[in-house]
Amino acid sequence: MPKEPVTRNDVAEYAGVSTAVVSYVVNEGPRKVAPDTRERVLEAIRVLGYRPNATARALRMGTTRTFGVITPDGGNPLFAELAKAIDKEAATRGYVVLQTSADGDPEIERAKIGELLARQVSGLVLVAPSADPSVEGVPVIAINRSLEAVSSVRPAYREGARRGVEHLVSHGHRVIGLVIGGAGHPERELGWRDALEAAGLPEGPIVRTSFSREGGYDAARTLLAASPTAIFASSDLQAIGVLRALHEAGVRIPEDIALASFDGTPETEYTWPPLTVVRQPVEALAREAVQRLIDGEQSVEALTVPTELVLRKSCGC
Amino acid sequence: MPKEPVTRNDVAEYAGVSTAVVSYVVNEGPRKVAPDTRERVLEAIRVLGYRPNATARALRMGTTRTFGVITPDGGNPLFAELAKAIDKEAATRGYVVLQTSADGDPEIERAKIGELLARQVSGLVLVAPSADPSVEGVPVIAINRSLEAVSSVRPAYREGARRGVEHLVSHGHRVIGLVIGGAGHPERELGWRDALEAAGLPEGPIVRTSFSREGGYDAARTLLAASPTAIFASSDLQAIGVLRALHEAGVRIPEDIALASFDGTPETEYTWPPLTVVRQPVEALAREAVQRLIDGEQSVEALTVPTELVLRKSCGC
DNA sequence: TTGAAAGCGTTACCAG
DNA sequence: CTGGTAACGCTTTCAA
Repeated sequence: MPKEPVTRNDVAEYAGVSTAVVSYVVNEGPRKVAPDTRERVLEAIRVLGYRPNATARALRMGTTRTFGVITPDGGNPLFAELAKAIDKEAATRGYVVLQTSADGDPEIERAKIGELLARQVSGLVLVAPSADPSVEGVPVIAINRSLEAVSSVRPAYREGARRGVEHLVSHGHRVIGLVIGGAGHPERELGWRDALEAAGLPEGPIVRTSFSREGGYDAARTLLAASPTAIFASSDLQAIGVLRALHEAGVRIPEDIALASFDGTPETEYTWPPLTVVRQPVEALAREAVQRLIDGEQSVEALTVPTELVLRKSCGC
Repeated sequence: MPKEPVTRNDVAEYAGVSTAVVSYVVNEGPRKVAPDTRERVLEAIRVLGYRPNATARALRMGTTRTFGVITPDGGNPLFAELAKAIDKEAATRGYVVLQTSADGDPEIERAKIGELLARQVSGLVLVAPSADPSVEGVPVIAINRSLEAVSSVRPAYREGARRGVEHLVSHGHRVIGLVIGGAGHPERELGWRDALEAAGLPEGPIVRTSFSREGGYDAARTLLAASPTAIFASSDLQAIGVLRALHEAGVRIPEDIALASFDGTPETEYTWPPLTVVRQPVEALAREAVQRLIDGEQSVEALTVPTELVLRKSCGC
């Protein structure tokens, strides 16, 4: 049976004090309360099972100590990891995170932003947003995508990719293919070019596809025609697709073709062979994002966080 | 520059009407508004960039058309998939989902439940909760875990596991090991026993471990000593750990040891070899859960949804 | 068809 | 140290 909600009035009445005093006790301020009065109030709260109504509080205060997080796809392990890290980071600073996913649809993304704003969130984290949001009055930060109008935090895509490819080069590879997402993500591609150029190698074969396992799978089958001896994938998901395509083709990894990818989500440690990856600094990204939100730091300059090269079997190490 | 929030009053003033009329326009009810007045109001809303304040609305209405979803771990692909499905299902019915993760900690779980309740959610979905929650006045439903006090929806664990193991038996396996989570999840184990008994086989080796890749990895190394010819894992994560351990040991799959697992998350299609799985009916679970929440269906009886056997390479098919 | 006003649960100011 | 009370933005009844 749905119990009637217990309000502050009930508590005040039960404890024989005014609602103001209850408020002081609940919030431990802004006025001091006599110890015994305080005890009576706490007792009343316990007995009645009182829970403060956060919406009323939000209405009164105009703020909620809540952040909204929107990812393009909750099923993507990288985004899931990011969301989790943001949640944890925010929690340590007394904020609650409301997470939702836009399913890769800009329209849904806009709608969800609206929902979150209507709920008076104190800040918004957009993970790899598809477009510049129009938001006023609330701090916003983008992760993994630089935008025109909002502050952003991102991994060192270009340099990270370069280091990954350089490592492949150091294993003696001379034909290094690239599997990369569609338009709008030039950095990892540039890093790949940087490494090849620096080594005096000709440009390798390149396939543009979606950031998905299927995309990687299809891309690898195309790439095989160009007989690369190594492949760099711009995301883990794609690398996992590549892995399957290579296995199916009877290609040995890393003996026949070496493989490395960008992201470094946990599952790459358990593929066969385990993947050498350029690890996204998930925790640091989350920390910086939350930090900026709380500080109201709204410089539009993008903050770049360094990546980490994790060597495992797939590169030949 | 944080713009001052635009309120209903501003809109009313700008349009030269009362706040009531603005309300009628925004909510398309409960009173009709003359077409031209309506136009003026809409115009004002556009010009001023007015956004209704959902917290005020919630305070007034006592409801939010919002569901809270708590998973034990957003990084677990199964839970991520479930959360996504719930989000989608709720969206089609005009609800918004606020998702958060408890990190496997009962304490955090309780706290998050409190946060969500304080925000006046209209319902709560607990994915694989660790304990019976104490919630009054708001409908709650558990997914994938039956509890004492709340309604729940779950896959046909026992029957699904039985069918998975039966399939392994049909490939001629006679020593079928089981990798399963710790205490409190007896069903899949029972299904495994059912299948072995029905086939007149002796009990196979069993290892209890955590529901994680690491757990599966360790378990497989233990299991190897018992020389099974097939292994059934109670979750995908564990199966993926098993896969790695077997590969490292130079065991061929499925020739030397066949493998199947429970869950059927998307990544199992891209492991090597692709995993034969008992697929959890994620969409159906989500649909039923949301359905029950909306209907206020609070029968404590657990609803069981059938699973689907998906045959891929790892079993020998 | 529209306006005025009460009240949702909370906070914090002003008196006492 | 505590009580009374106005106000937050919204919905909806009652009157006009």
